[in-house]
Amino acid sequence: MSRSPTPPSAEAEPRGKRERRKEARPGELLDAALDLFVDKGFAATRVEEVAARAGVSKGTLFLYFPSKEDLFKAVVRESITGRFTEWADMLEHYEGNTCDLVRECLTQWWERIGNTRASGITKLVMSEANTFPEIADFYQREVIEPGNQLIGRILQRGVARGEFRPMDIEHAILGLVAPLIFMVMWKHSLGPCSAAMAQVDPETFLNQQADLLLNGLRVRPGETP
Amino acid sequence: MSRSPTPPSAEAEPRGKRERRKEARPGELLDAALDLFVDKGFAATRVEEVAARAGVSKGTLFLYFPSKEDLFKAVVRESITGRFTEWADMLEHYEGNTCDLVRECLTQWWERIGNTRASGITKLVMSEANTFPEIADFYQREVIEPGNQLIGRILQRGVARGEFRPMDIEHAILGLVAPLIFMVMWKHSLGPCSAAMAQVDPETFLNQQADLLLNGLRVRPGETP
Amino acid sequence: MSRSPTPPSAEAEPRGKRERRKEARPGELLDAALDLFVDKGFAATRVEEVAARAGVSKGTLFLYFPSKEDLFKAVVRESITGRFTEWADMLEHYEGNTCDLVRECLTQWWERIGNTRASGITKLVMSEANTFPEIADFYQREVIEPGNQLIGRILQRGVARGEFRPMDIEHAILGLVAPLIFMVMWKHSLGPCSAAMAQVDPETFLNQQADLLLNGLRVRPGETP
Amino acid sequence: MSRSPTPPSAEAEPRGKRERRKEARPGELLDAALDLFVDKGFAATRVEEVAARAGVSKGTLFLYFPSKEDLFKAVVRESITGRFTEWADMLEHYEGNTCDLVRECLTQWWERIGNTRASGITKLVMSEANTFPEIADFYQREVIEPGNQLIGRILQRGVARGEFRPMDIEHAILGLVAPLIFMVMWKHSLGPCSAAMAQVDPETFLNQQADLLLNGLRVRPGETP
DNA sequence: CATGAATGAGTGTTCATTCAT
DNA sequence: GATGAATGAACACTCATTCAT
Repeated sequence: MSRSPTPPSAEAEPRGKRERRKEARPGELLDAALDLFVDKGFAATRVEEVAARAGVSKGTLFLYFPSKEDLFKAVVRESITGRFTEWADMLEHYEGNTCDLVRECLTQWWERIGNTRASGITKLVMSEANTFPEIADFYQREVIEPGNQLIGRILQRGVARGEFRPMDIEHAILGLVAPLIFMVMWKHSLGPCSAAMAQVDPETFLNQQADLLLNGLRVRPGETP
Repeated sequence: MSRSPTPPSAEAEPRGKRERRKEARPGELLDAALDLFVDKGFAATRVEEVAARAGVSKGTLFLYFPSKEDLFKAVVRESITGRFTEWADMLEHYEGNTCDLVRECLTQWWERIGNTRASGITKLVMSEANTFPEIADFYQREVIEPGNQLIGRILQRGVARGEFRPMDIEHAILGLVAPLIFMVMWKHSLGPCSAAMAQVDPETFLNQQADLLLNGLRVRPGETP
Repeated sequence: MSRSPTPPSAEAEPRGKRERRKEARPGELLDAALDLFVDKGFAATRVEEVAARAGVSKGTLFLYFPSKEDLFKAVVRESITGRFTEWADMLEHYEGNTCDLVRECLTQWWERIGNTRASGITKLVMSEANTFPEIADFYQREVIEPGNQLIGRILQRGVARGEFRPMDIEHAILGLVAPLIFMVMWKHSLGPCSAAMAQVDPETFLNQQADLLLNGLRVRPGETP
Repeated sequence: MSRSPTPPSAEAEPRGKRERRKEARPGELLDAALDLFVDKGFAATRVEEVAARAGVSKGTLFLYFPSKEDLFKAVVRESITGRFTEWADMLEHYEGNTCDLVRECLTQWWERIGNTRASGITKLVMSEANTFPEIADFYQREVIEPGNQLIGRILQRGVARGEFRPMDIEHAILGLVAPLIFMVMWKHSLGPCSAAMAQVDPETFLNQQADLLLNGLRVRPGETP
């Protein structure tokens, strides 16, 4: 996720400013943009600051991204959308039982999104969705819907294989997603202020939530499916 | 918690505006500001619109609040009235079993906060906590901590009475709170964009979550406490 | 046309900058805008310069005119459109023969538009119509069409009264308008460069053109109408 | 006058682009620039679009023309080829009566200039003369003055041959030129916006104007010259 | 107290021009 | 020579804040 090999303010090589690096620019800009969007939100992030952090001028940013909103969309695509095909693959080829698959998904999401800078995007979108309907729609279309469909298919797999009881899929999806979203919102808002909650370990929490959830979904031993 | 006694620009009373307004102005401004901040976020809310909605001029707003930020802080502070004593009383005198108490609490919170305009404060604080650390600290101190302690005491009551298994209290509190917070954030952000999720009923969802949770907390029949 | 009583840079009274003159502002701004639009064209005129010339800040301009285009439209309305009712009245109540009416119209137009700063607007619109279709449409709608209808009605009056021969109205309108427009374009473009043409007197020229035109329109003596 | 020998981006010749282009580049750029300047005006024409239309990169344009202004000036200069010798010849050897000669001239101008892309130069110069006084001077010197002299000689031929009445030459020249210039400006500006005027046919209009004009110039039958 | 006209420091975005390759 | 990535000075428009009345 972090583009560590090319740090934004790499002053290592004292080449002239007019350095041409078409290949590297978009990535550096996305990197800088992710940091700033997460830190300050969409509205409060100034494109000039994004450019400065990527070591280029404001004009250069608009060479690669036609608008601030497009920059944001690109950040989302790079950080989140890109992972869906990978996850869809995993689902398709998974051999084991569905409980393990659900756990695997939660773990993966936490490792690749929830526990990385990308989680800030989720927080940002929920915070500013009302102000930027276009962004909300985009996120809904490119992230929420595909994500929910993926989860929906997993749950149906469980039902089809006789592992889960029949259920209302929409509610179950939200139940699965709620602890993840909550954790991310918490981490990016009040979490850091809470001394009492400092000892809460996200992964332990999410595992417990998974236990509760799967316990509710699973066909009980001795229950006729 | 919500400023319900003073509805926004309530022209209901046919008395001349002058008398009542003298003292009511700041309240009406806070009321209008709450609505707009919740709806559009801090940056996108224009002070002029707040003033207009409160029925005063832009200049008057700055008479009561030295800056937009101060207005924002006042909105949050003013909305936190500490209704906890009431709830603490309920806990103290509750006679029934703890499962029912937990259910009662969840229901009450949803009815009195989650499903009213007051939920906007929750949304607002979580959305802007990053930008206003003082607000986050303040909210943490005045709302989150007392609230969590209340919940903690309820859970411990369950354990003490042999109804709940021993548990890690902090994690359990979060588990209880997560669906509520999630639902509020969802309602105020992406929920309205989602056609697929439109059919989800918050109360059904929260009941299901309560079932799952209590199922996990409860001492199982035949289990030695 | 010129707002001479209130010169734009009236430093006469050394009142503070924050002077409030809601009544006077729009007029001063329109005045400044007319000068600059005429001088530099629409695109090359900067709103900030208009504001500066009117002695106010950029923000103040946008207090009165929501956009540069609206400012321009207001200038046109003030300079040109406003005169149509007056002219329509004159037509309605004119008693004499139509030849004289046509002459009167040409003279009036020249005195009130062609020979004033307002003529620069005509030049500007023709110069930039392609670049700003919205402006072209607006001008077409608010100036050209009503103007042409006015002329058309005059010509038809002549025909109806047996003074003019039957004619194709559209072509005749253009024939009447052509020398006016040409003169204005000339005056605002190449005219000032021409030593040889310096001696040409617009009014003489327009009178001659009127002679030619009316000679063509008029029922010849001895001709059966 | 028009750059007709070098049609824009004429890929007709199947030779490799390299050889021909070496020398053709500036011409192709001027060609593209003419089209765009005419269509959109100076300010709204982007050099990048000019370069793209000429099939070269933005940098290349600045290799041939040091600035956008220089490009503009070059466009105008390049378009003035002084076709006047041809017309002067025609005048010298014309045998028929001067009325026909005048008609011939008007027709020729319309066919060769007014109704071709070359009319764009006229439009361009008149539109931007204010912004580029040098261009105006240059055009005045190279085009207007020789042109007017030519017309003047024709009119004097008429007078000398007893066909036209004595007249003020300068005014008569303008009278001859006015409908042509008007038509060109109209065509390039508001004409396309006018539904009502769509049915006006330029050639019919110009013929009518020629009738009017010659009617005024001609010695009336029975009039003593 | 209350007003609302006036301000001016931003904002995103554009585009002529430069220059390393 | 030719390229096109990079620049940075504009520019239209916004909005929190001020202050004369």
